[in-house]
Amino acid sequence: MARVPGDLSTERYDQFALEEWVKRFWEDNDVYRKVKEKSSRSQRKMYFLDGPPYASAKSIHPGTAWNKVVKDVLLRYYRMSGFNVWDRPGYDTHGLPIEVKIEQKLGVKVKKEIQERIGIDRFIMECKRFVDENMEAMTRQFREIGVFMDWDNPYITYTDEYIESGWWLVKRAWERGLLYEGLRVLHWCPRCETTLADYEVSEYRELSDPSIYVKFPVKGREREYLLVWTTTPWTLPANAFVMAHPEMKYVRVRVGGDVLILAKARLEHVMREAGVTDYEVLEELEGRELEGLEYTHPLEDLVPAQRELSRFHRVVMAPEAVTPYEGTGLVHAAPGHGTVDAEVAEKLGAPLVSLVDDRGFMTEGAGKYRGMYFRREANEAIVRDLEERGAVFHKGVIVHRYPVCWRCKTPLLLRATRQWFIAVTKLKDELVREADKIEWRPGWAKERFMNMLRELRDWVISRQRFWGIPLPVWVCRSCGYKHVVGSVKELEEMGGRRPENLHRPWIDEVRLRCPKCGGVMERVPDVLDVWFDSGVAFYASLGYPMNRELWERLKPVDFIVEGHDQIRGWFFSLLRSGVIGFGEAPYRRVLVHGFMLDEQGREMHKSLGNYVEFEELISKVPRDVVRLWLLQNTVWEDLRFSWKGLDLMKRDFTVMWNVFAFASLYMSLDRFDPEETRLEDVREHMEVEDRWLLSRLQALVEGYRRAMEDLRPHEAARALRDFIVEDVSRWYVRLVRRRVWVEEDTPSKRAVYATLYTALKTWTLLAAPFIPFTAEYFWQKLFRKAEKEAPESVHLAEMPEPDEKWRDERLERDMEAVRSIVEAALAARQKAGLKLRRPVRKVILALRRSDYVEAAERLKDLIARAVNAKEVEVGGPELLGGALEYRVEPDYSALGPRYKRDLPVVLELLKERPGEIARAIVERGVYKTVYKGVEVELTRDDVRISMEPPEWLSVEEFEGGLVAVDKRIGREELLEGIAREVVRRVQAMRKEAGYHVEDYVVVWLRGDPEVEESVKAMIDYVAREVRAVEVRVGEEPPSDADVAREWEVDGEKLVIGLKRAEGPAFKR
RNA sequence: GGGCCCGUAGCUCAGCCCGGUAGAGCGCCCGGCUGAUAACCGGGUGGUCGGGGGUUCAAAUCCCCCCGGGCCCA
Repeated sequence: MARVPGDLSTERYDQFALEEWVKRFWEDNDVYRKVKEKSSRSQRKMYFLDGPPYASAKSIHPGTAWNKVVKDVLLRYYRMSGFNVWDRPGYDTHGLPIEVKIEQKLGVKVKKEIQERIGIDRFIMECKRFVDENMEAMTRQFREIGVFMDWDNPYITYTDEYIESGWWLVKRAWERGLLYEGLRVLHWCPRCETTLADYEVSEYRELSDPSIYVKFPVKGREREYLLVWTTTPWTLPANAFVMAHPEMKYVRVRVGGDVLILAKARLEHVMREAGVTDYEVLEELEGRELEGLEYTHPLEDLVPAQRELSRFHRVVMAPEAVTPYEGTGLVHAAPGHGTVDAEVAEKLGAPLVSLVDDRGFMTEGAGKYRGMYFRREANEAIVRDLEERGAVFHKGVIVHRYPVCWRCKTPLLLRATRQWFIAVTKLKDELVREADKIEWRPGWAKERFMNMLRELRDWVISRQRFWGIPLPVWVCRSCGYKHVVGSVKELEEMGGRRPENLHRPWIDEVRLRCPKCGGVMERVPDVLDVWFDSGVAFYASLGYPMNRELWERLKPVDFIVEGHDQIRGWFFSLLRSGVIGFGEAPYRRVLVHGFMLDEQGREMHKSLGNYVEFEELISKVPRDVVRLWLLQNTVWEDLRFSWKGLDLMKRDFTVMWNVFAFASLYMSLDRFDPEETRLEDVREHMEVEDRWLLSRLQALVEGYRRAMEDLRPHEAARALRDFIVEDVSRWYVRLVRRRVWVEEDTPSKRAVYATLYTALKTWTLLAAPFIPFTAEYFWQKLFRKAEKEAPESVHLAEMPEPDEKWRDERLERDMEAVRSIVEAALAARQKAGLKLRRPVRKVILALRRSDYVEAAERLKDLIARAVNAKEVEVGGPELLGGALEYRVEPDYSALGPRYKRDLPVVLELLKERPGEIARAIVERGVYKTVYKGVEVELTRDDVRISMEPPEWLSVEEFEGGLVAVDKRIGREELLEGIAREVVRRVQAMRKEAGYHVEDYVVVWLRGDPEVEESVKAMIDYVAREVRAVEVRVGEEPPSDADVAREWEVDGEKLVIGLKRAEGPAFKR
């Protein structure tokens, strides 16, 4: 019993239904598990590490879908290529954004409420539940779009095992002497009561602040002042010194009875702002001359902290802090409240004094201002006091962009706080060396990464929050000894008990015994930065170090794939953790993908209202269409979302479906059994187009594999699309149509089937990673039906290898030439109004390129078929030379300037010998002669050449030369053409009557004598084409005909009637 | 302010690494096909390759400067 492919043409194409069917098929047959099992039997490991998406919402961003789809296509490719693929997905679950969502839900306004009203335990459980719900929803969506990853077993950063793995790295850092505690000036949110990482400082508001010019009295000089400008009066109590630029010009200016010092570049502006017109420049001096100039702080006596700071009160050189574009060129430095200030202070040995507490209120050290909120009462009181003391030169208001907390919109402040650091700056050389070993796609990502490493700073790992990995540092209450715990086991060895959960607050209860003094140790309350979490994923997701075997076996990570925002994010944090923990880069290859932008090219964001919900997307566009659309985009470039683009992609799917439906229809009708008829069996019956398609197929396989190996999936996607749409549908199928329409079982037909079957099957395998649903459908409906041993799923099959014996590059090049020749011939036909249906006597190819001539000679028959000509004549330009009459018109703008007063001679020449000149230019590009003593050289640019082909020729020019169609239709062609017109109309009526492709009919036909004569002359042809058992020429259709219609052919009336009939086929 | 990326037809984008006659799809106009058909095919239309300068016989492509957009920093 022959096994034959199923027939897709019997069903209506519905991509949505197809995908539902496949989804069910996968579920019912446990396909993912089987794929995984097969993969795990391989010895060649492929460790892929999923960058964990942040589980803070239920609906995934279309960009997140893109991210996973890119990963999926590579994973599927590697699995089909025989690798043992590690594909555990992950979720990033800790951190402030999630805490804030829970705060909102619980109505928390200030952090203290969490401890006092809600309880940390309940807060943590709420966070966990929130994350669990999000993860579930996200997983559903990833599965929905066909991502084959280990969804039953994701790594989750909040689990105890993961936390324990995280501790291990902190301990490593400590052991290597990299962990330290220190002060760092960071943005701080007084509502959330925590620091914000630099990247979190992303939102700004237009806020108004005081803009004051303050006079700092210069020591030892009567009524002489440094003029400083500030918009943050609350930082003045913490002033330590004043910064100036050594290379800027400064001036001493007399204003009233005072002398002020400020930058020359700012003088005019400041005076105008202060409304001072009467001033006198006393002296001009270089910034460096100010160095060391001492001053007195105007509020010194009110602020106790000044006692410690006053010894630094002088001008210091700090070009990085001074600009000529704002202020006075003298910058007040409060090292505890400014980033640059702190850096300069460090060099001077000045302390980072911060006078604001966690909640934004001035501290004890601020003396008089203690208890005042920084941007309100403190500002007002300080300005008032300065005014009373005559220390304000001018007071105004400024509206400027001021950073606010991206969660609660509270204005931020800069503040020195105690934090835990990892001294990665000490590892810089190692980091650079290791980064250099990584393979980057595209190459510029490496450059960007290296640039970033140059600006490396120590890593602040601590956060003063709750939902995170607890910092595993315990401090002895008695002796102050600090110890870092690297595991739960160590916790127990030091006298602690494993808490029910490693999060706060349970971990906070764990007390240890001090190894130094035997005293009680308590944990510092901080948690870790969330970048820490994902950064350790490369080993923590494998359970290292509790389970060492897995990491030892899989390391290093073979590839990772994320967006270009992660160059500074995850790619960096992974490398950092790898170097801290293991002294090497934890991953080998990186593929960077772009950003999903909206239709206008702006960032797509919920708050901008230009956001496309994943659910909406998937409900409107089939999954594979979305996937292929995402994947054809140059992977590292940004992608503009586009409904229209998706719609176009849908059209390609229709073409693809039609190709498969076409193939399956005839294969199943003719009971083609691919196991019985193999390619080798029909080799000698193949036509050039068969050999050509097979060669193209090898090229496809080769190019596809190269692209995939090199992490350029978009090139593979485009190649797949081009092959099926351009090569198979638009060319091959067109050429072989007539070969499959024949009734009998011919070897030629079988050659087509074997060729098409191989091409489509191979294509399906290659396409499987990209459009897993559709490929699976074809696999089940066509290939698995036809082949006994076919794997149960296309995703369990092997990637095809190119087979050189079917490669024929010359043929591919020939066909390339032939396609453009045919195109030109069709254009020539069209110009002459000769429908393709009507055969023509002759097509003449006058080709100027020898490779085209050779190609056309070799593929002459194919050209004849494609352009429907009885004869094709091939030759060089001379072939048409004699037949064409040229007209030549001068281009005065080109000739004029060149020949000037000789122009009339040239014009005369053109009139005299137009044909000769034109032919020379067309054929050789140039015409040279000496005419009446003038040396003339003419090219195409000098003249406009038009061709006057004779009446009976239609000529078309293309890059390869000229193609001419002989318009003279002989009796034979005329009859054949009319017969084909009749056939076409009968076909339309068959369709109208709803007949099946295989049904037979009786045809009645009555009309113009010439039409009737045509049909009679071509009776075998007509009958075969329309599957007639009988053709009654000259008879009106009977009243019981299934359909009857009147047509017009070449302006003459024609009546046709049809009635379904039993076979057999027409015999004369 | 800095680093990197992008800027090509009305629209979406290939081509740029490795210089050699500007391409595709969509749109629009015209035509064809009708046994893959609520499809499909062909032709036409349309471009200062963001702008300027340089290297070169030759630049969309290599180099420099500028402009606009994106990402990441400051």
